[in-house]
Amino acid sequence: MAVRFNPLAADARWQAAWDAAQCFRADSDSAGPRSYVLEMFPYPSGRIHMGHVRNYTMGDVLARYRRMTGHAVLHPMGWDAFGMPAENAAMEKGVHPGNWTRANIATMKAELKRLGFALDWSRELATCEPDYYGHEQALFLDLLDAGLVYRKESAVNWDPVDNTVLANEQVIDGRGWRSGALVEKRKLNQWFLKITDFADELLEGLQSLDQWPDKVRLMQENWIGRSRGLTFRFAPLAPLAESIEVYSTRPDTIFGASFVAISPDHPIAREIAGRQPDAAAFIEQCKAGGTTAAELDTQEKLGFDTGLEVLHPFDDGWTLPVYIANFVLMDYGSGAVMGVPAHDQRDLEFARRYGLEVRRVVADGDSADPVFEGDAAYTGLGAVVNSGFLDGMDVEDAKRAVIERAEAEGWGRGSTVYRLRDWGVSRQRYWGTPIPIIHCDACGAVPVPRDQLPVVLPEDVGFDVPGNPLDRHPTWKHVDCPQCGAKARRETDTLDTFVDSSWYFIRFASQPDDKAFDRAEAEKWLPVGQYIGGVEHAILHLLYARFWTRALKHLGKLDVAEPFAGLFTQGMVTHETYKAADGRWLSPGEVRNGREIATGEAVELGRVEKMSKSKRNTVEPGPIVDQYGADAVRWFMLSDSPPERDLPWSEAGIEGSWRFVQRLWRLFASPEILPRKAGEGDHSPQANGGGGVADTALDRKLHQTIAGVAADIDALAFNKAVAKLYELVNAIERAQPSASRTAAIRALALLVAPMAPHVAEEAWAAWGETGLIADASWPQVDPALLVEDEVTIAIQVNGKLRDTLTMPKGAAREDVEAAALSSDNVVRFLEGRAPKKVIVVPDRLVNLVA
RNA sequence: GCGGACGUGGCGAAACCGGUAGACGCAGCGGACUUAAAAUCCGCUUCCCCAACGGGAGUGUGGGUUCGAGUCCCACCGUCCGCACCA
Repeated sequence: MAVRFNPLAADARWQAAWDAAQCFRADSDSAGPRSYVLEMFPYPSGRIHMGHVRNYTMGDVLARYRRMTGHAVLHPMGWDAFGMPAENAAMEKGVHPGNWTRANIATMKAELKRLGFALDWSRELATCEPDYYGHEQALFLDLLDAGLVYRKESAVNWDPVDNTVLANEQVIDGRGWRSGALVEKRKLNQWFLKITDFADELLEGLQSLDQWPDKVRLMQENWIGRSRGLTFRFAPLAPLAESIEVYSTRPDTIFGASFVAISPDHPIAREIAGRQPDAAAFIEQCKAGGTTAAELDTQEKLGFDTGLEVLHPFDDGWTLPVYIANFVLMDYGSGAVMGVPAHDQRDLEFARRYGLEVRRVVADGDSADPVFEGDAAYTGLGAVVNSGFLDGMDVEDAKRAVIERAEAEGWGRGSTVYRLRDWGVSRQRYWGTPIPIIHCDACGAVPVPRDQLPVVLPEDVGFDVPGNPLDRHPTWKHVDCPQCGAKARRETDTLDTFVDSSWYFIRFASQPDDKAFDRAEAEKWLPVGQYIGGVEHAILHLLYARFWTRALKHLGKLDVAEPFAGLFTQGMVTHETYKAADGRWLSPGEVRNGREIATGEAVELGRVEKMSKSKRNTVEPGPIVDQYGADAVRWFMLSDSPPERDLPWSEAGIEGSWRFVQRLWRLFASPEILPRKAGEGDHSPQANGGGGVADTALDRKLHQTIAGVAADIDALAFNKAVAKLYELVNAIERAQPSASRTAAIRALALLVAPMAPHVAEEAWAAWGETGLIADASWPQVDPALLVEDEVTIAIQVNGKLRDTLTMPKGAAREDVEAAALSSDNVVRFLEGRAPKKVIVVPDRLVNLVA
């Protein structure tokens, strides 16, 4: 038996064995409990990176463990294969996006296989293939039929570098999330999904997601941004022709209003601009203002006095000036606000600048003076004052009273407003799902008939010119109208790739040829029991997928409210950064012993940061797997750092994991446990070694580890499971040969099997077991062995530790107290006094208060 | 500005319901084996005082509750994340 474990040979052998046995195929007809374990599927960028390895290792441990505890497990893998990098590659290297993508998939699949993940490859899918996106087109038409899709001309975020429209979510600080280019506003006809119809459901649904991180739930809550208030009209005063509608969450402060402000994009503002050049100039000035956080922070509140006036709803004799103001957003509420300077900081700054009245209408403690002093608005609660019929009410009552009056008198209504916008899904790109619509001059936008799906992307396209190749393809878009037969044009926009990832987890659960999924089959697996991925998807992907699932439920296609019952967001893999004296970033391979290998110059050690190409601190998984084997890499990914926190990659760390795998193997291959060769006597491992001697302490350690590791894996606390396994290995190594020790080694293989499956299989086979350890059962816990018979009791004097005693578990209070009092050190610290008070915590501690 | 998370050895961390702080790993130091190295094994490793026994301090800072606080409460400091003129 080799003393060393050779991962090169073993990894390949067992990966082939798992393939041959097809043991990770999900069985939807299994009678036992079902478990759907899913990691966020990767974008096929070319190579897998350490972040993928960490992500998929976590899911794999859970999937393998669940299988060992008798679950039918669905653990699939696929490719989020549409998207811009493929088109960028096409432009830079002249390769077709499809070829580029499929080649990357092949490379990455091979890399994933080398890590030995227990995946059901029979369900592999790629979103760029017609057998996936064709069904997506059908689902899009289903949503269209249900009235959840609409088209409108709207100002969109245009990325001038990528030549495409971006969703609001893809604009960060006014720049495109990928290109970093300053985003422009453009008017285009766009397809939208009515996610706002589900705003309430998506918000309420968060309540049920108790296995999601609070952080993510909160982020989604804030993103949906529900607020309640009053939408109402200020009646116009000539020469203003129409009333101005505003929304306020503070109708209780209506008697403190001193102006009305409208957005520069408001129709009334535009109308005024048409007549007044100085108004037009002001609006232009507003648009020039920056949109970054820093700029907004320092930007002053500017207004343009239109000279127009409106009437206060509660007083015909009270007029308010109308300003165009740079801080009013057109796409929230109604694009106009009432300004209540005393109780809103922004309004206060505006009022002070333009010398408007600042009238207190909510008492701040005792101060009810109608003249509001100072530069800090009062936004707290209190009694309403200086407000006619509202006087004396508290803020909440006053809100209700105003809404009631407004509704009774017909000038306003209580309303709910959301920050969430409808989801614009049109993209002016080639490498995406074609939107299955045909535009006809006579019939308008006509859905592609179902029997003509999928609308397949043409292969013969060029990327030598910027813009959308579908739009300039010579034949593809020219079709006849399905309704009237006249010449018509295909929609040349493709769907946002977030649509592709909004339902892939359903397709994994069921993939018939003739439809997107079979309801009964999908419902056997859904919702996903444990979803694992990066926090960067906390809002966009997870919200869209939740919406899509709710929409399908609404259509009666799938009776699942929430797609992901459990969510786990894992931390990043980080690495030290290195900088040469001249400021170049150096890769880890270029540095040895703090010096640059090429020049011998000292290297500046930078911060530990997320692995990234720009900082050159990435470590490729491939060569690491070559060198150390899959098990060592997997073990490292699970060790030390809690999975939700960042994991610092280090050479020393992977070396340590390698040493541990070898330690395991030395135990697995120790002579006492291996079956003897024919002719050497009894083959049963139990007969070897130890001669039947029991080692109760080791038995206890083993069973505590079995229970502890199980609990840790269930809680995804892999670092704790790893620590417990180290403890067990240390205990086994220290123990004398015995039947207990042999049993512990055999159980150890099962315990590490989810994490280091290759060395576990190798042991299993060496022991002459039939079948695969991947199909074996998790060891049974003997509850009797979980409790200790002896405990160490801490002895404190005045709360300070002075001694420890070993006592039988469950010892009587008096015995423990007496033993404590007779401790030399205790006697010394009591200095002859009798303790005033004795606290005994059974089996834990005695505290003597002197 | 609003919302949230987190601060524990040289490093990654653990500590269940308030009960022996630092398990486990990494790095480091000392030793064994070896001609030597690698590999492996044994021991030490929070800081300070002490030859040792032992003692003192210690979980970002300052208070508080308690027999007892890393854990609970109040205030502050710092780091990170999300949102950001949201009416």
